[in-house]
Amino acid sequence: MGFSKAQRAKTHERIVKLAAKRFREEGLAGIGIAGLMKEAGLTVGGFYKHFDSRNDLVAEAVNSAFGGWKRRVDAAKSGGPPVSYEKLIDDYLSEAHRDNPGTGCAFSALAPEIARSDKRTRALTSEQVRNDIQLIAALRPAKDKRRARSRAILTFSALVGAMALARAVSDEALSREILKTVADLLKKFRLEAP
Amino acid sequence: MGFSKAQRAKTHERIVKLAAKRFREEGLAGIGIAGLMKEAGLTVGGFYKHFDSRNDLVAEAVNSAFGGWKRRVDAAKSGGPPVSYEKLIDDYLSEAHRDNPGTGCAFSALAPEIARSDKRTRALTSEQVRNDIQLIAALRPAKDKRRARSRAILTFSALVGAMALARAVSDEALSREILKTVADLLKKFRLEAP
DNA sequence: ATTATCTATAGATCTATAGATAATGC
DNA sequence: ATTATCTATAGATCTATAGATAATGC
Repeated sequence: MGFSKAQRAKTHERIVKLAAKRFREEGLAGIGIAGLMKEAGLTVGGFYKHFDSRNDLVAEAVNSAFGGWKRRVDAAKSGGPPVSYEKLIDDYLSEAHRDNPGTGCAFSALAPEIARSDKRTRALTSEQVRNDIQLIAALRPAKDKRRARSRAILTFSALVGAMALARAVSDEALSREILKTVADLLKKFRLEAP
Repeated sequence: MGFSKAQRAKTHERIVKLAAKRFREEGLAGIGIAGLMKEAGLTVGGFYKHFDSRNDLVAEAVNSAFGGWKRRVDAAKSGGPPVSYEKLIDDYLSEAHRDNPGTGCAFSALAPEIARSDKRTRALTSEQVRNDIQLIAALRPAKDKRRARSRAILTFSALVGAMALARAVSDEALSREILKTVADLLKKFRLEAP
């Protein structure tokens, strides 16, 4: 068995990270506590020493699932591979992202389910939406800050919507068309005027 | 009790219409067969005379939930109130739409859950996405057909993403900012060049 | 004769809790 | 002494089916 304080924290993190992945893959109701604990190499009984309720895990997992971009931007600042607006668009609207929701953006995978979740989950989501808008705005300079922000909101909405639609259709050609069209236009509008 | 062929069809329609509303409100897993049948004034046992499985109902209900716009465009053609691109944008991104998912767009309410649904549901969804792209393209003429189509895909993506985000955040000011910003920019870009 | 509906229920979930066990940390 | 984990289970779902009932439609 074995558990120190450090061990406990690691186990907690392991459950949250796994849930963040499985929820994005199967939806917030797509996997139960017993299933998650089993995949984490644990049993159902220990769950409630880590979380007060299932909703508590949902809040932590959804929050953990955000911020993939933030990590990359931070990495770029400290010497990692640089991040450009164009690269962000291409990565987000890639077929690899479409086909791997478990490691992708939590908004395109879960937004409507988050909308039906409890207050805490939605409050954490608000914070993450604010962060991501600022992050895109910073990557996409415009005449002034207000303009940069409004363009970032449109870009973010188009990214999330395009990915959600590309995943929902079964027609592979249509799915690809959506991804490519939105990526091309977003990059074009960035280079031209608006 | 009482049932004629017409009665049977009406009952079937009633279950589908109700499911289309409740699924958009609570998610595809948010309400069970017993609950739906009870709300429809029926009991659980009769369900399988109308549908082979729950997934069958999901497919029919999701399909029924699409095409609110199509009905309005068709109505406009036969003398109803006219539909413009600007009006479509404002109606879609209204707070009324945000607060009433049960009667609104099925994509912004269900896209990620549809992505996890069976082939039939996703095939019907592909068809509806194609329809809605053409519908927007027709409302938003451009230099040529190709251009109109690509702009329509971007517009559609932005609409769906903005609504999904506006519903997911708990911060009312942020939610309104998303709706208003995307509506303003989409209308602006329609009047200007791109 | 057929079938849409009803009541009842089987069997499989799922969340949450109870109580035992084994390790940490004072 | 405390607590993270385990096994076991209560109680509440949920999908699907069985069999009875009552109406349609030949």
